Amino acid sequence: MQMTERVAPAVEDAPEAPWHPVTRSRSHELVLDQIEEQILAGTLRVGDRLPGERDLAGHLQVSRSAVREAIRGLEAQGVVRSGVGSGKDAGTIVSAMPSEALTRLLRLHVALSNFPLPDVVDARVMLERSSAALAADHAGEDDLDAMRAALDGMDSAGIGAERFNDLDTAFHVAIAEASGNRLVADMTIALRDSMRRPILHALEALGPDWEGVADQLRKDHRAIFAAIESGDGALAADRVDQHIRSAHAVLPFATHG
Amino acid sequence: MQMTERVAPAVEDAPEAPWHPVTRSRSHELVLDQIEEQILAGTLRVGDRLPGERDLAGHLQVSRSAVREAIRGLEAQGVVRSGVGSGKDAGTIVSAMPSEALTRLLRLHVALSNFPLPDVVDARVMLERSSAALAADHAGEDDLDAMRAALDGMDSAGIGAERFNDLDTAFHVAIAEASGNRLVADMTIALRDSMRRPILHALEALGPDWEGVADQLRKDHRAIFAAIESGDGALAADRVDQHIRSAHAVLPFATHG
DNA sequence: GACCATCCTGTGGTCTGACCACACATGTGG
DNA sequence: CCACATGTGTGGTCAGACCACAGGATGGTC
Repeated sequence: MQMTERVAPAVEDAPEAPWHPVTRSRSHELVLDQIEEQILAGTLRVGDRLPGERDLAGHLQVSRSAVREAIRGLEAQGVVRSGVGSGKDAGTIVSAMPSEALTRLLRLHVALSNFPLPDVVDARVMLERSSAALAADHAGEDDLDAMRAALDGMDSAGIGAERFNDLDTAFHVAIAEASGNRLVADMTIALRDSMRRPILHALEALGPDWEGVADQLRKDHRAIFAAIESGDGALAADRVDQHIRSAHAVLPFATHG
Repeated sequence: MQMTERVAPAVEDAPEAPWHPVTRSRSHELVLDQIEEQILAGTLRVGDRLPGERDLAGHLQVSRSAVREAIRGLEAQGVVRSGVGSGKDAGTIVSAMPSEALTRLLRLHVALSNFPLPDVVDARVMLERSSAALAADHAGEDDLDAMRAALDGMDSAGIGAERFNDLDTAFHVAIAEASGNRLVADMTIALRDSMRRPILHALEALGPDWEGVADQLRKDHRAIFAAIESGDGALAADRVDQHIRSAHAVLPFATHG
């Protein structure tokens, strides 16, 4: 069967954003819609296995390619995972990898400058303030250890900018993980990770001066850690706020153009 | 050419999250990686056109299917848009639709309960507090009109739960849009939208009592709007906070299982 | 010269049918 | 009872074909 139809959409105009699509006809999108609908309706849950690609294609009356392309879309959103072979990990299974998907998505859009840098900074401040405040209340010994490891690593003599930046990221991630709020943590991580590369480039652009900046960052981190360790959420939030804003003020970000 | 190799990953253990992938071998993922790399490196910018699928397949020495599946992945992340024909909109073009992609992603993961509901509520409160506070400062007449339209719509006699819920969403979206921060707005919208369906079901589950709840929501909304209109950011934030928390306390959410 | 119908070309969208690598289940020989 | 071959079903990959579409190039007509 060979088809390429056009469907007439029945759109109910919301007060915002009138118009909407018109192109909702590509068969792989229709397949995607059906699967998503089952997820939204609760028919498909985490751990459930989708029918085989060939079966699905047969039931939906589309080619296997269309089904596969739809699955790729879901995969990119961290909603399913596919495995070959048979048994346990085989087949296409609904699963939960929101963190990775969110990170990939934000990283790309930040790189494309779809979000102005000041907006990103403000968002980071907002998120990491919350993360730090929550972490001050919820952080367990494991969480604190992870932070200490990152801090100690950053103190290593002769550490390079790249390694330093990775550990810096790890420190912020550790705080987010300690917040106890999965969603806030994932958004925090995704945003910080999306800044990883830009920050590295900025550090490298500093040349020999980067050590001075690094020293300030080390001091900031230690101060933040102290506030979290002592359970002072408000103080931790303020220090994270100040840390992020001052860092972005000092770092020379390329305008990418 | 028929290939299915396994590559040995050279992973640098970060302090957090050891291990990592192992499966990075599927050809469409390799294609995806290459395109993403070009985006992250700044080689591909918004508006740029990718080579034709056939060309790309040739240069990368993979089948056209592999290329297409990679593109589907990018499409799901709102990073590219494909159009047939020739000229202007034809071809696969790097573009920016972060809002839609973010919304789809969060909606799915919220539906899958990958994020605990209390976490979602806290995140919403955090985001919408910021949005409301910013909106109080930045809202223009257009923004205020959009809010008024939603509010007036919700006052319509005999309005159904579904229409009410849509307008409720529109009100919150209008506030987010007025914040002036694209990223915060998109995250706010995505989260509120992901709650749209659950909230609707909760409203319907209330039966005839839903009118009483709706009345309270109307009062909340008017109070929030007044604070924003008068430019009192702190007050707006507090009222949004209270509004969201009380609403979630009253609404009977299905535990979905 | 202005105009319009026609063909050509290149794009993504779809379909078909085939083979590969893999992991498990089952059977079979020792 | 174990060790090995075989069968079966999964996703992964590929090649080649055709479709619908939109614009450009062509060539005719008035």
